[in-house]
Amino acid sequence: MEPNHLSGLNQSQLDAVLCVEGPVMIIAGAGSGKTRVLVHRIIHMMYQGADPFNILALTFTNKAAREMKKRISQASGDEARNLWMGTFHSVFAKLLRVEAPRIGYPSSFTIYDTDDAKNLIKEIVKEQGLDEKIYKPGLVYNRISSAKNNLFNWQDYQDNTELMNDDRHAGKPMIGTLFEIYQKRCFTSGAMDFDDLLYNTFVLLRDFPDLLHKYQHKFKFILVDEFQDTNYAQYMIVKKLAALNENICVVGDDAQSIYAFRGANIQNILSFESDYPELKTFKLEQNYRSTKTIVEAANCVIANNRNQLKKSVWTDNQEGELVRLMKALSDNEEGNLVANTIIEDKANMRLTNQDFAILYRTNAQSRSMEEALRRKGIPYRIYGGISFYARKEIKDLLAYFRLTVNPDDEEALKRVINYPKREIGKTSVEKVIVAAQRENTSLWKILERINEVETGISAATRARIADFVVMINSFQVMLKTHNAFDLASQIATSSGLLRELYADKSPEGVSHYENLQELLNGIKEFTDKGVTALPAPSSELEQSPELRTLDVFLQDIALVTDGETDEKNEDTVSLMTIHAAKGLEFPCVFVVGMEENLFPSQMALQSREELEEERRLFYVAITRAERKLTLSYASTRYRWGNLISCEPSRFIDEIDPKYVNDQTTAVARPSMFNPKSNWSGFGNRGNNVKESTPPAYKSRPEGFKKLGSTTNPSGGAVQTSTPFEADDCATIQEGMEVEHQKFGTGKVVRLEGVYPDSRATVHFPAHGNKQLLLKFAKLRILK
DNA sequence: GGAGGCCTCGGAAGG
DNA sequence: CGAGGCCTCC
Repeated sequence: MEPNHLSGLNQSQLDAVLCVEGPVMIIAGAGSGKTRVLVHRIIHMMYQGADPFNILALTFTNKAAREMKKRISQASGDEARNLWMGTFHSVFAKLLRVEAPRIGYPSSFTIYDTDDAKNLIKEIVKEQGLDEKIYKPGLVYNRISSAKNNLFNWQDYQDNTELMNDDRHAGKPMIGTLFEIYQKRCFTSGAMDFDDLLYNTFVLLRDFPDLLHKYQHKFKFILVDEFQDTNYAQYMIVKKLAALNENICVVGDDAQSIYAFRGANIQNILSFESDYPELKTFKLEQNYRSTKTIVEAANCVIANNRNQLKKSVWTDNQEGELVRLMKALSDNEEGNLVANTIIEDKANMRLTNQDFAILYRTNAQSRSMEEALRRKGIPYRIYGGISFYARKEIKDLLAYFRLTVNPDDEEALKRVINYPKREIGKTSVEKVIVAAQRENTSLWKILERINEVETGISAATRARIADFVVMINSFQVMLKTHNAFDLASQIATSSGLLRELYADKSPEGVSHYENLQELLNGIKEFTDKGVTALPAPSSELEQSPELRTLDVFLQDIALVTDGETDEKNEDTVSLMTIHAAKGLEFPCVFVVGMEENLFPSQMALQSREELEEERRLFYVAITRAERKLTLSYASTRYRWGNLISCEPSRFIDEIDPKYVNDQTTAVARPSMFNPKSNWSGFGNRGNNVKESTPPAYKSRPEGFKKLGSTTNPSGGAVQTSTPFEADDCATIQEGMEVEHQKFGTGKVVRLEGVYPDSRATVHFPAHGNKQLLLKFAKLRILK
C-alpha cells in the first residue's frame, strides 16, 4: 500500500518524487503538474525522515512560495513551518541578517529597492558632474545589476578590459567609477540592493569556510523552482551549498524561459548537466491542462526554436475546439471584437467572466480592451499595477521605520528629513552630503554632530536638524521596549505624517490617508498574531517571537512586492501581460495584438536569441488556455499618437492551419449577439467612420508639432528686441509704478512681509491685480 | 516652495 | 497620445 501522498501521480511524476537523493533535474512541460511534483517530493522527503529544518526550497516569487507552503502544510501539517522555503532573496536576506557583520555590514542593514538604488545613482551622477542624459539612472543601474548577477564587484568590473571597452565605445566610460562610488555609498549607509543580497551571500560562502560548512550541513536537501529563470549568481550559490551532499533538485522548463532580458541564464541548465555527471533527469511531458488542439498548436510554435531541450508534450484530454483567429480593422475595434466574443462564448460555453483572460504583450494595449469591456458592461480586473508597498505615502512612513532601525540609511533619511516640512531644505541636505563625503561617514553621523562639524549650515537650521535627531533617537529608544504597532503609531503621529495626510481632503489625499491606516492595521495584525506577510522560515535564525518589534516587521516586508495577498472572489475577466500570466491558467484565453513589431516586439528582431525569447513568450501565452484559445490582430493601431498599419504576426503562421479556425477572411463581422453595439460609434477614434480614411492621409504631417513649438518661443524672443532689465526689488514701496515684462506697467497697491519674502500686490490695467513674490518677480521701477 | 508649461521618450518585471 | 521630469515663473 503506497502512502497517501504518492497516490494520483503518473509514472514520471512518481519517479521524480521518489528520487530524493543525488542531483536531479526535472524538465516540466507546461501544465504537467510541476508544482504538484515539488510539493509531493518535499512531503515524501519528510515522510522518509528528512528533517524539514534541513530542506531548502527556493522560488522566484513570494506567491509561488506561499502557494507551495500552503499545499505542503495542508498535507503534512505543522512541520511544514520549519521548512526553509521562500524566494532566493528572502532566504538569503535571512542568512545575511546573521552573517553580514563578517563583511562589515550591520545585521540591521537596509534593503534598497530599485527606486532607492536609482535615486542614489542619479545623485552620484549629478555630484560627479556627469551628463544625466548619457548616464541615465536606469541604464547605469542595469549595468551594475548585471555585473553583480555575474559575480563581478566594482574592482572586477574596472579590471575587465572588455566591459570597460564596451562602456568606452558606448560613450559611457564612467560606469565603472559610478559602480565603485555607488557600492561604497551603499556600504556607508548600511544598505544592500537586491543584487547585493545574492552577491554578498556568495562572497560569504566563498571566503569563510566555516560558514560554508555550516550552511552545507544545514541545507542537506535543496530544491530550486523555475530553474530556467536563475541567473549566474543564484546558480553559483546553490552549487556551493549543494557541494557537500549533492542532494539538489532543480525544476524548470526551458521553453518557458522568458526572463533572459533581466539576467536569467538558460545556460545554467546545460551547465547543470556537465557539473553533475551523476545527474538523473526526469521529463514531465503529459499535459493535464489543455485540449489536444491547444497542446499541438503550442508544440508547432516552439518547434521553430533552435535552442531547446528535447521533449514532447502531449495530452490525454479531448480534441477540443480549434484555435480561433480574428482580425479587426483597428485597435479599438479589436477591443469590441474581443468583448463581443466573450459575451457570445459565455452564453455558448456556459462560462462566467472569471473563466476569461485577455493577454497582451505590452501594458499600453490594455486601454482599448478596457474601454470595450466597460462599454459592454463586462467587469474586469487588471493585474500587475503599482503594488501597495510602492505607494508614496507607504514608502514615506516606511522610511521613518527604516531610519529608526538603521539611521545610516541615506535614502530613507533624504526622503523624510524635510517631509513633512520642517524647514530643512535641499541646500542644507546637500551641505550635509558634502560633509559626510569629506569625513567619509554617513549623513546621519554628521547630523548627530551637526553643531561640531563644519557644514556652513545656519544656526537656525542646525537647531531644526537637532530636533529631528532627537525625534529619531526617541523612536530608537522605543524600538527595544515597545511592540511594532505601538512604535509605528507613535512614529506616524509624532513625525507629523498622519496629520499631514489627514489635512488633505482631496479624493487622492483621503485615499493616501486610508492607505497609511491600512499599513498600520497590517502592523497591528503582525504584532497581535505574529502574522507575517512572508512565509517566514522559522528556525534558529529567526528572532525570538516574544516581542514583535518594528525591525522584525520591516525585515518581513522588505522583500514583499506583490501587494494584496488575498485573491478576491470576484467574477471578473482578467487582463494582464503575458509575463504576468506565467504560471496561471484559464478556460478561455485571448491573446491580442498578434502583429509584427508588437509581438514579436520590434526590439527583439535584432538577434535570433531575442526572437526565440519572444517565441517562448508566445508559447507561454498559448499554454495558459485550457479549453479555448483565441488570437486576434488589428490591421491598424494607434501608436504614440500616430495611426500605423500592421501586419499579422509571423507567429500565427507557425501554427499548423489544421488547428486554426481562421475567421479573418469573413470580414470583421458585427456581433451576432448585439449587432448594433459594434457599430454604435462610441469609439472616439478608430471606429468605422474614421477607418474609411486612408491611414497615410490621416497621420499628422511629419514635423508639424516641432515646427509649431519652435516658431513660437523664438518668434517671441525676436520681438523683444532689448533684454528686460529688472531693478532691485528690495527697494520697492507701496504706491510705486513698476513695469513688468509680461503685464506692462502697473501700480504697487500693497506690500506684505519682509524682503526677500515680501509679496506685492500690483495692479496692472490690462491684467488686473497680480500677487508677485519680490525675490522672483522681475520689475523695473518707473516712479 | 509649488503649480503649471514644455520637452522627452516610449519593453516585459521578480525580489 | 500621455506620463513623468525639469524649468520657469509667480
